[in-house]
Amino acid sequence: MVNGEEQQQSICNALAEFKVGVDNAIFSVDVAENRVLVLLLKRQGEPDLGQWSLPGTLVRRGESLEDAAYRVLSEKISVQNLYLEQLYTFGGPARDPRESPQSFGVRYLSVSYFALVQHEEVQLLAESAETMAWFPCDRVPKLAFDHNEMVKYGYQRLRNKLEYSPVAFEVLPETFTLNEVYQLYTAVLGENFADYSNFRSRILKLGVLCDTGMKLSRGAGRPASLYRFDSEAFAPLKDKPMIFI
Amino acid sequence: MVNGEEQQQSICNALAEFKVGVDNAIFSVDVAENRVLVLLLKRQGEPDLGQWSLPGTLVRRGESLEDAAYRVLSEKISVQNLYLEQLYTFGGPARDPRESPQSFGVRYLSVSYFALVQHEEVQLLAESAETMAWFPCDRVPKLAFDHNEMVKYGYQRLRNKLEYSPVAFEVLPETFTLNEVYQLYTAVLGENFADYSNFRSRILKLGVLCDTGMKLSRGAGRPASLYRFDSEAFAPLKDKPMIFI
DNA sequence: ACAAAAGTGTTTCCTTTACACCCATGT
DNA sequence: ACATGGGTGTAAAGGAAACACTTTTGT
Repeated sequence: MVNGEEQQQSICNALAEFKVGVDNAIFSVDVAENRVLVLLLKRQGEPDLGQWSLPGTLVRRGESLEDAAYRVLSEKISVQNLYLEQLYTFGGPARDPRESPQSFGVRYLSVSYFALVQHEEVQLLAESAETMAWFPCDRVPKLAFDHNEMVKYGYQRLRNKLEYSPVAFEVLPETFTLNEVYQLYTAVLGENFADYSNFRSRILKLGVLCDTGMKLSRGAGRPASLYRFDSEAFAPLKDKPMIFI
Repeated sequence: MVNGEEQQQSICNALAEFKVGVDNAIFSVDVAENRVLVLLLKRQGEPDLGQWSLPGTLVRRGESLEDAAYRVLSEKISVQNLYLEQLYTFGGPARDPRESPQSFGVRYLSVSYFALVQHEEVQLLAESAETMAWFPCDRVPKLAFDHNEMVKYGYQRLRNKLEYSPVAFEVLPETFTLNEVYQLYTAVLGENFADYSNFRSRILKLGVLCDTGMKLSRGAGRPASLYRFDSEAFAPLKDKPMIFI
């Protein structure tokens, strides 16, 4: 096997050597402020020292890409519920300044991951607000490497996911009110996709939410029914085309 | 910079070294036979010699991932119009048998690409039917590595793309009849998504097709109008949510 | 004249949209 | 009692599904 590789090397010695990293575009929705946030980190080392960037790491031996993504995540934040999926892979030459011509063709490839967490639940670990902070998606500064592209890509994915998948419920608490769901949707998709009344009927008609019977009172006003996502009811609908709102 | 790297290595010597490959899931639609095909290649070397697989290659120095994808494509087939986009990245440890424990942790990561070509137009280059062939998507044999997963993923992408993007027109000739479009859609999505009459009205109402005024006669029957995809009319609709059928 | 392929129209049904209204609770 | 947030209902508009029908060609 090692022989086979040496042979291949000699036939075609132009193969690139890669270091592989993962970068996480971690989003959360601040329903109170009605905005979508992305977690940024100030770079502590070269290259691009001092610039804001996505939390990332290089992949270790024996570690899968997803494992690496989870590792960075757990190093930076503490959170109960989260949704994670692969986003896009950036691997062009010269995307990382470390790829100098002198470095014998070592390339830096990055597999970006999309993550969604519940804003209220997240705890930022260790670092100060100076070095790690939530930025509104429409006010993201110039980032290191090609991370701006990753954020843009991820934000788009978030909007799509919300429309045709039940991601929202991955990041909502076990039980929630329909208003909480509605606020999450409006924060992400804007206020012009449906009014509350119609949102209600549509999402209930899907048949994937069930009323727990419990009520939640918030000061004045009628108490809201608490619902639960019924993953059993959703299972047969998985893989089928369906629209959440 | 070389110093920086050595330093990093010593601090964390568990980083994985990667070879990066691209694998292409190349699809075409045989409208005559009403089926979707994927291009497979019999492996000529170890590992998995003799097994069917997707056409792929390792990425060379100075070559972008997309460049590599185009290179494999042009090595295997000759085609005028094609659509290509990144699909998914597979990078788990032990996904390639070459990743033996003795190989000092060298990992094989693969970025898969999705391609769509016009079946009638494609010319298979060089190799015989024994070593390269179109397989119906529902009759794909056991493939090398994790290529079955790639095909599955790509086939799903094809169906989604057809529904909410104008990919179809990337792979149709400059001018085409509405029936040709319809047949492409039915072959991919099945016959139960709309009848021809309704398909017609819907796709014309989008306003992205324009009648060239030319007619195409095919033996008996009324000649069909030849249409052209109007990319200018589509431009403002890009990025907006829209449904092609 | 008739078959074959292309294109048009119509009727029915269902979903979406906009909006008005009723219900339960705290102060 | 009334303000506040939660929940229900309905009428009008729009779009999808099914299917009948007309038009234009070749033989």
